[in-house]
Amino acid sequence: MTSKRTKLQEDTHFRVLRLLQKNPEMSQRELAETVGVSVGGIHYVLNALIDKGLVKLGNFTAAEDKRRYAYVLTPKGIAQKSALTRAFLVRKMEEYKALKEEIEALQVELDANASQKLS
Amino acid sequence: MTSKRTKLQEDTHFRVLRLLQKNPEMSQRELAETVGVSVGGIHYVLNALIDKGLVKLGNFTAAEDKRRYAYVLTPKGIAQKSALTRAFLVRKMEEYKALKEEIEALQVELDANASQKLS
DNA sequence: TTGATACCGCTCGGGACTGAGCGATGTTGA
DNA sequence: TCAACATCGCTCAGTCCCGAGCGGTATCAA
Repeated sequence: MTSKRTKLQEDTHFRVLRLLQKNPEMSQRELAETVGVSVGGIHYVLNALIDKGLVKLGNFTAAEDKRRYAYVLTPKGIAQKSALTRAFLVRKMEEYKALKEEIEALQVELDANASQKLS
Repeated sequence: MTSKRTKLQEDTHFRVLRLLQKNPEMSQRELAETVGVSVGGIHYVLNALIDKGLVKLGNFTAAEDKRRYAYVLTPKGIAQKSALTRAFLVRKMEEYKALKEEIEALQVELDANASQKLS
């Protein structure tokens, strides 16, 4: 089994890929906010994505904010994103189930504790 | 708002505290397996917990495995665990909701994509 | 008794990520 | 026009944690 760390990273990569496919003009700060990692972290994964050839920096045509980039998915990036989708969904559904069980166990425990204090 | 990192850490601390309260004789490997972090990671959080005075190393009375420790919650540890319970539950329920929404969005997207390919 | 095997706590190099903040560019109001 | 402020991509020291593996201890078959 691949490590927990690797999976978390895969999740983040997938989310960034998904977001950028919809809107390549998102800023690093917007991406960070949406996927739930730090700005530095987004920069870090963006670098990894560019390094792997999944994303490339696009230029704005004219009269644009010189500070900004567009982060455009390459064909390879699009393929990778599609390939990751199923695995991501399966994983999330497992997490969903585990989370549900943990919440229920905790609620039972809290109830038991409360009634114990009452008696 | 406290950082994502801090919260994850708080979750792990809570889970370890909870587990040890039920069974102080769990080994680091068992804890790691149950909580879902690495062995080195458990050692790391155990150190943090001991450092904060929430857990102390208990000795086995007699005729015990010399390799092992018991990780016993101090009164402070018990208090801390109780204090963390509510926040943990609330957080998990939020995560549950977010996860549900993300899964649904992804499923809709997959369906749309499938029917698009058929047409 | 002695090897093989399994599990113990613990260590450590290094990768992933944070959070504060830099210099540059864009925007706004006096 | 120009200071004040917002936001851009990017950097970096520091933290968290992984994963492989160490030496020691227990268990058991030969």
